[in-house]
Amino acid sequence: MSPVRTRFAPSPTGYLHIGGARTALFNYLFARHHRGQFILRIEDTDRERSTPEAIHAILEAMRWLRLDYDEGPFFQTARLALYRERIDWLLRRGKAYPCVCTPEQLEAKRQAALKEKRKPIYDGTCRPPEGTAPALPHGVPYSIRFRSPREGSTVVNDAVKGEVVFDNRELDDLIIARSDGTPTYNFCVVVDDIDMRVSHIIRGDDHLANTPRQIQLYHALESTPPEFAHVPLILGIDKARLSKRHGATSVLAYRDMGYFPEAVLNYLVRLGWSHGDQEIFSRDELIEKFSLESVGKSAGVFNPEKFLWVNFHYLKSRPLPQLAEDVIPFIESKGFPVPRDRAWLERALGTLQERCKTLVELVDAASFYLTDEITLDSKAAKKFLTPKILPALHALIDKLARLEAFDPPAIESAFAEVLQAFGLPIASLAQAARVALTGTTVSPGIYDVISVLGKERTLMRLRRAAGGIAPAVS
RNA sequence: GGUCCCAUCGUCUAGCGGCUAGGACACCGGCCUCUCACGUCGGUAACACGGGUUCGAAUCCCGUUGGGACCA
Repeated sequence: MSPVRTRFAPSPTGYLHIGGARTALFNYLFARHHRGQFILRIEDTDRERSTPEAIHAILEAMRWLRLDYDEGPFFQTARLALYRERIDWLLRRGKAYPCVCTPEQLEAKRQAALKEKRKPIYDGTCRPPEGTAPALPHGVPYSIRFRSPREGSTVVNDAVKGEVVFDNRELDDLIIARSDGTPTYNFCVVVDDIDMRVSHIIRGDDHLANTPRQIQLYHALESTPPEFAHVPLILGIDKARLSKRHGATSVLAYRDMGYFPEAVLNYLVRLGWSHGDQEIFSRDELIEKFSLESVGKSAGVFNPEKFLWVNFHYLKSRPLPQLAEDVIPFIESKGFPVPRDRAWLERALGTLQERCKTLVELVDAASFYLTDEITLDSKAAKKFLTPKILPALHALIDKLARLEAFDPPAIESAFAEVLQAFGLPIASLAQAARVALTGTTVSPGIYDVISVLGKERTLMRLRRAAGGIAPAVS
């Protein structure tokens, strides 16, 4: 059996989006599962729309997702000589021919055909008789067309969609080189896939309609077509193809929003593929379990909530040392000083780990640990930092100041003693302390907060808050 | 418009002739609780429609409808 070789072949006309990433992932997983090779090829023949920035963004996204390729990146613009050579080869054998029809003429014919309710396909004006190879025209612009079969049908045997039959009469003679000599998309793809010995083409099903033509080109180039697998597209919430107006679609945007690459892969793989009831897969599990048979046929809607949940799963199960490492760039980008004490940072993150779904959320939630410049939420302060609680707050400050061990159990007993002395419910004092220490009414457990903050910072904040309360007038 | 693809809870999906149609996200309740979460227990919710085939169809076939892709 020939080795499995897959490829991901994006056009560098924009960033790597969610849909492209999933296609890349499927190709990657399939190759790894079969211990084959995964190739990256940049399809940059559209020079108008291709940009170096896009190339860079795609490579960076691939690296971030750790979709490592064994060969490439190859660039089609560096391979133009090969396409030219293959075109000449077809020309010499009468399998392709020059066409001098002008765009205006073709457009007029198409309009006429439409008017008469005929199919607007190329009428074969320049198509030479079978087996003849006409000389190239001089002095007039011409494109090159592929001489496609006029009868019979072309069957795509698709690993996902099954057997799809196309009537050859529906397929007109494809232009393989424009009048300026540049080869066209469908042609370059076939030449490259032959040259790179790609065994399995896994791509979006928007390419399914191109496939019969590509198969005909394989035959014309005396090559055996590879296996095809057309995976369904990813849709937005309105069932339209996923695009910018559905929110972020760039893979790197999710990185910047504090998502984990593992979460991106895990979410995307489940959009169109499944393995029983399992939701969470490690990379190794995916490689082991991935198969084209389990890829679904129908398009799937991108669901940001579930994606967030998957990310949360990875965040909460991340070992603390790694989580600290992950979060540091986000601390920096928010302008907070990076704590020198790594163990302390890990403790702080540990109190927040199950309360945040992204690294960005995590930094936001950790801000009261990272800086002493906290501002008290005025509504919260008004509600909980009341004259009524002031005596208990002072008592708490005294108790905490005298504490030897500043661990949660010790702090809890300090609270208990104060509460008992004043006959107060725990909620009142806990909330008062929470607002004083964090600025808000929402935070990790108050004993943990105090313990992590440490005696000095705790007392400072409590005293500052207590000082801001007007004593009750009696 | 033509060609092609698709169709199970709101969403992702399991199901591959016999299931009280399962799981996950989201949503709604209970428990836990110093707040918010986590966790946990429970709940609402689907086989698009119509014909066949079959003892029996979510499952096979054909239509209809609805979505999508491609070609322009």
